Amino acid sequence: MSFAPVDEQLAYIKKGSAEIVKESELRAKLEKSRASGKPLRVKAGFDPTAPDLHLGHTVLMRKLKHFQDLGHTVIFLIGDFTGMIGDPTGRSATRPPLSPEEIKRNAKTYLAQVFKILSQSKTEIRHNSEWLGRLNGEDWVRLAAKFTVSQMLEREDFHKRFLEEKPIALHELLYPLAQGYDSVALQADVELGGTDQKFNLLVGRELQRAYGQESQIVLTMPILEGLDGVQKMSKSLNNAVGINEPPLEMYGKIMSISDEMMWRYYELLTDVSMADIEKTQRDVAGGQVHPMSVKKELARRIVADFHSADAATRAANDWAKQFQKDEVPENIEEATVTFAEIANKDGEGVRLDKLLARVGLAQSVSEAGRKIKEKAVSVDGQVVPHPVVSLKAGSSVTLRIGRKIKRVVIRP
RNA sequence: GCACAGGUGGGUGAGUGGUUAAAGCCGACAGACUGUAAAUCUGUUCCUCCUAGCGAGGUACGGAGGUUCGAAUCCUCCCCUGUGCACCA
Repeated sequence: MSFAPVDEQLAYIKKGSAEIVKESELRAKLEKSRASGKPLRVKAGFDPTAPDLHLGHTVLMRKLKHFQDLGHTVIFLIGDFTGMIGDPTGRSATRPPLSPEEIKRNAKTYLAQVFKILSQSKTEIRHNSEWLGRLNGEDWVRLAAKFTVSQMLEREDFHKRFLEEKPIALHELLYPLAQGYDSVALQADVELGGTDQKFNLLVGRELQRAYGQESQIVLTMPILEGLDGVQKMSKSLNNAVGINEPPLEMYGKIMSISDEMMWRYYELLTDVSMADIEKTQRDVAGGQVHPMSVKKELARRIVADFHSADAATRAANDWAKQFQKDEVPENIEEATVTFAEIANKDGEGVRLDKLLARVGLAQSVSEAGRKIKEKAVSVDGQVVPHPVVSLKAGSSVTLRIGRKIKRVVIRP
């Protein structure tokens, strides 16, 4: 295996990264690897705590891909053991541990999604239950002995909770240790993670040293903000774009980000060079280019990455139809209900509020009723301000409530 | 184990016997304006039923009982969290 010159590699690796601890050590490792022809072992762990990956995760995976491109060994670590602990990072509350079944299921769906970015043949997939699950009580005690309480409390969220007299479960302290031990077990040269992972990644360095290994390089990537542009992208914050989402949805969500945010998305989610991004930025500022067209290009690129160029084009057309021209797109979701379940009491017509709740356009009948009163609901393009509406069995209508739209067939 | 402080709706946080389905803020959703942007303004924000109304009913303030015409508010027991005490008699 021959490697590119170290300076070239370094530049590629550094692009988009938030921090490297320490760069000088990374350079040394790269030089050694190039001289010996031995690829670096680059590790990144993912906790299968949610079934779906979103764009935020892909920031990290793209960086992993870069290492692959450079010829290094990428270890995709599934934290099936640590997932049971639940990383407290970024939360000021204890998270309930996941069951092994949930973890297994999530891990499976993860892998199905990962290779939309990473090259499967070049990726080593490992589970940390392989080694963590085998540690016995004594091993854990020895591991725990290598770290002190005050070291632990340096971590910001622990520190904060401690000061606020909020609960910190003991097993949460085990999380950084366990993750650090992963690096020992894998003899990692480099570990990648979000900036929110910095503490955990540094624990890896400490532990490797404690176990007589060379410390890994820690490379952090910025945390991608979610659609709100403020908080980190996270499914539970409801501001995420899942990489398995249908093209139109994905496209639409990306179009809804603020102009300011789109540059960040360009930077972290596309391969467009910084120079090009900056040039476009200038063009928009100067008024030569409309920001919307830049955003459309961003949305198109991202959809194309996870679906296909064709799908991206279709999504773009549908999106323009639905939202710009206020028409009904071609491919919209369909749902079926039976007349009986939504019929009005007197048998004349149907209850629109029940219908909306039934097809999932509203969370509950009550909510649907409120939305109707707010004049937010339209049937076949007509705003309907009253819950009783004359629809016949066998008909089909297009229901819309805000950005949600669905075609519904009413079966007899 | 003992003492003290806490546990309120998606979050935060008011509320100490009665128009309190529970203030305010945040978030979320919808409407206006737009480029489905952002910002701003407005409305909504437990569930169910209907005759759709400032309608009716049901749930709700850690849990279970109790006092009361009436309890998130008072009492009892329990659960949970945090803090302090613990040895030096």
